[in-house]
Amino acid sequence: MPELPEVEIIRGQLARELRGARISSCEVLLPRLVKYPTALGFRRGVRGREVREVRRRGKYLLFALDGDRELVIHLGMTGSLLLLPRGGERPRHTHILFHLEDGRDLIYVDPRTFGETALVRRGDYRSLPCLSRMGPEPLADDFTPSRLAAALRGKCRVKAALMDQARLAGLGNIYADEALHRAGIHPLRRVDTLRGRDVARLHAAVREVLDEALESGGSSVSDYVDLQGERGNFQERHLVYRRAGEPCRACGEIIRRETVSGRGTYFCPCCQK
DNA sequence: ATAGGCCTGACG
DNA sequence: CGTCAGGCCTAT
Repeated sequence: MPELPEVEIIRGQLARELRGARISSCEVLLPRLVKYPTALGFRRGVRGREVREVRRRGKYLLFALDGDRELVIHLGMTGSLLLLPRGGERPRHTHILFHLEDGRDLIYVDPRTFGETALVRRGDYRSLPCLSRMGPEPLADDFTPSRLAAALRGKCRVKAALMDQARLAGLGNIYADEALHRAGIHPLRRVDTLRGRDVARLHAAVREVLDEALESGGSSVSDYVDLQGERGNFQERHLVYRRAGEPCRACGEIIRRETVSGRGTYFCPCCQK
């Protein structure tokens, strides 16, 4: 799935491309991807609405529509949004189409169908528990090392904490592993063993890796493409993610893979303690 | 705090 | 055939 940098790239493109665009109609080919209200209510609710603003919270895209409705899209693991001229061939795994008045279609494509959409009253996220409990945005100006320290309370493993959206918004498996390597912290470390300097390094590492990924157009490990169908380049700069058996770019030690809280976790046993 | 479920596809 | 996949939810 797109994680924070990839969703942010798509958000920026949507904001530019959809300025003032109006949805003339909507087709839902796979109704279970609509979490709220019903597929019918969703289609009726977006019809005729103008897109006023596109924001992001964690990995969620939030489209402010005229009226007081907000369209919420989460791309799951393999979702993508594509903006195409109307009437062309539909990509495989197309599940939702927003037909725009200007003749373009905004298309939601998702092979694994882990994504979700909803149409809510603005700011009312009760039907989306993860969004309603979302932790702080790591790229916000007010995200300080002490905010990160507060997010790392408890006794869980630091990798699990970084991926917990209620603690910190937007990190997934790739950027959690990459940030931990940059900070020199082992993914299995328990958060209550981290010292002030560890938290400071992790804070810097999280922001740096997200910034660099944004500059590189995001990570395209398998499915990720932007609104124009273009892949990112940051996967070429990954230091650990999916590099098991290869040498660490910092020290030459062999990168290991272990399962941590159910997710494949990549780290350098020499650089990360 | 951790496992299993949801889905399809790529790869060995 | 089995393993691995960028995430979230629900149940223990």
